[in-house]
Amino acid sequence: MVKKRTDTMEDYLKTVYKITSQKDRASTGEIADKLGVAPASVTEMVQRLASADPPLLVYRKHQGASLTPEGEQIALETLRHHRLLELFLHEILGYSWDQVHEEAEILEHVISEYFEERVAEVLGDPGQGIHGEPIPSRALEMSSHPEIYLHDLRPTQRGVIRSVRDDDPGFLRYLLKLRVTPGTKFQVREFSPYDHILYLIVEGQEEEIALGESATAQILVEIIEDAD
Amino acid sequence: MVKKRTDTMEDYLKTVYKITSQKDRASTGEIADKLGVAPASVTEMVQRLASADPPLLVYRKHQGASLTPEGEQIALETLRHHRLLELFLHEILGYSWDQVHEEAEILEHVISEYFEERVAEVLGDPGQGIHGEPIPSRALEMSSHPEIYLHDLRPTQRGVIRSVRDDDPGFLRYLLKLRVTPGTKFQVREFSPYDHILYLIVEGQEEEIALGESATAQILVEIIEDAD
DNA sequence: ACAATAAATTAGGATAACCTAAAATACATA
DNA sequence: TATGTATTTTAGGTTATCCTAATTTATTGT
Repeated sequence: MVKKRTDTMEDYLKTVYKITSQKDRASTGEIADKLGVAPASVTEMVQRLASADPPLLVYRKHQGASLTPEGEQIALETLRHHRLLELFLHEILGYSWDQVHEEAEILEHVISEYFEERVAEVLGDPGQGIHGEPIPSRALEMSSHPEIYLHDLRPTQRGVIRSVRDDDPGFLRYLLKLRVTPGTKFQVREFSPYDHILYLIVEGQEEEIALGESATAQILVEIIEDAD
Repeated sequence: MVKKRTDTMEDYLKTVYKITSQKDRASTGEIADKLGVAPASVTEMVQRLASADPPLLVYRKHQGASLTPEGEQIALETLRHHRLLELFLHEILGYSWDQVHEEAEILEHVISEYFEERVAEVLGDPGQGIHGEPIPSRALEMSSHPEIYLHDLRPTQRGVIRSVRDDDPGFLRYLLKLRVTPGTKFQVREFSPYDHILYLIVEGQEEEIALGESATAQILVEIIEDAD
């Protein structure tokens, strides 16, 4: 009944949250991969979280894990911290786009409720993070977000970049150089089926942009339906 | 040779630093008191720190501990983080005087060098903390600070408040209400030897102030020599 | 359907930090 | 100086998190 929450537990819950926003359950191996620990460590932790009081996730052997409402609350709180912190590090302390993730990853577990509140206020209660992802509200409600990857668009489709993966500084620097950032509008000009490269015409840019599969699979977009 | 530094180690080093700025060595019991752990835990940790490579402190059984230059570096770095963070929480996030300590106590261990650098710049490289203590420079040099307690002054002596103890919110709120903050000039009007109360005339204030021993023993002052 | 492979779990250990209780040492004073 | 008290250390245990190696379970291709 002593609700002790460790940083590590929060990381596991956040990871399960992210995985299960794509599929039904998070497998041991997948969690282990994302967290960079051995599968055996995941089994152990997942069992602990499942038999916590209240249980933070549901787990059956060899079937993977998914969050309980209580586990989800914690995941969302951590995510809110993370995204507020990223924005804060950029806006107030002058961190660059690609630098914020690493620091936020640590701070998210240690800031107080009050810190969260102050930061949110200073930033004007933002609804989206620096990489375009929605920030859970104070009440931990998550606004909807497109689930379409740029990867899946085909020629003549138009769209807006909504968010990009935040944890790879090199990738982020690359996107910044190409000026492919949240809010950017584009049209797909060509798709090369052999190497899965997409050629984009970007609003406001002269030069066409080519993006490979490993990039387009990390970018979420919203499709703009043709009006004509 | 793997220089792994834990938060706990930093706390022990900081504590030894503070104790040895007053006396020669820090005893097991004193460290245990300040950190709120059992003496046995201190013995263990102190032994570990003394046999680290390089040793972070010097320790002989039953004799207490004192820092090596390497240990002092770490203590000063932590102290710099702490004091920069306190100021930052106040100036940028709007924390009050008495709220900053607790949050800084945790954050001091987890912020990066870069965070430290950014905060220092945003604050304009301050030399003193919010409670008046000197902030170690980037090169970890500590500027001198008076070591005279208000406690030791006697009638007609004049002085300036230099710094006050930072870790007791109630005490800090009390001082703020009395407007006894760093920089405040005063003269001792009377001393009551039975209860050790000091009566102060404070510059710019109508009402005289009475301070008991447990307060005056937590306030560092600089004496202003009489010019006449 | 069943063997080969892949994934997950159990078993057994390690480390950091803490604790309590018992033993050893230091100190203070009659 | 001798002894009682206070302090410190040692011994032995606990918890959280991680690991590797061995074992078990699941999946998949023929």
